[in-house]
Amino acid sequence: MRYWLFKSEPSAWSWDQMKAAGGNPTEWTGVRNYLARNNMRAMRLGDLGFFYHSNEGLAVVGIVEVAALAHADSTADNPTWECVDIRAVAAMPTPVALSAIKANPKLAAMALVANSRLSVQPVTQAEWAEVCAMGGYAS
DNA sequence: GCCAACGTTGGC
DNA sequence: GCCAACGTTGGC
Repeated sequence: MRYWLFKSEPSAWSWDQMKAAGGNPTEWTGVRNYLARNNMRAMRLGDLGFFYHSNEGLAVVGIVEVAALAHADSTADNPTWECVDIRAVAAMPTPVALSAIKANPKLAAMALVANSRLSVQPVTQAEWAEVCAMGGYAS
C-alpha cells in the first residue's frame, strides 16, 4: 500500500464535486507533467491519497482511493498522457491547512512543502499517519 | 495581482 | 546537448 497526494484547484475540480460522485470513480484528467504521470503509473488499486485544494483553501480536505490503474487520458490529444480513476473515501474531519503542514517539523520533507508545483505527489507512510492525526482521521 | 520556482521549448 | 526565453503553477 502506497500513499499519494492529489492537488486540484477548487475552481477546476473541488472536493465537493468529488464527494458528489458518491464514491463512484472519476478520472483524474489533465495532468501534463511527466513526474506526475509517472507517479500515477506507479499507483496500485486500493492505494490511498490525500485530496488537496490549491490556490483557494490550501488544505488537505479529503481521502481518496485509487479505483483504476493508469490509462489513456481521454482529454489529451497525445497518448503520452495518462490518468488514474479515484473515488472519494472520506472527508478529513478537520481540514489540514498548508500552514499547519509547514509548521510541523515532521513534515518538512513532504513534497507539498519541498516541491510545491508537483500536482501528483508521493506521500510516505509516516507523513500519511502524521497528517491523518492532525486532521482527526483514523487511518 | 505579483512573483519565485520550475518545466518545456526551440535555436544554435 | 546546452541554455535562454517563455509559459504555468501556486503561495502570498
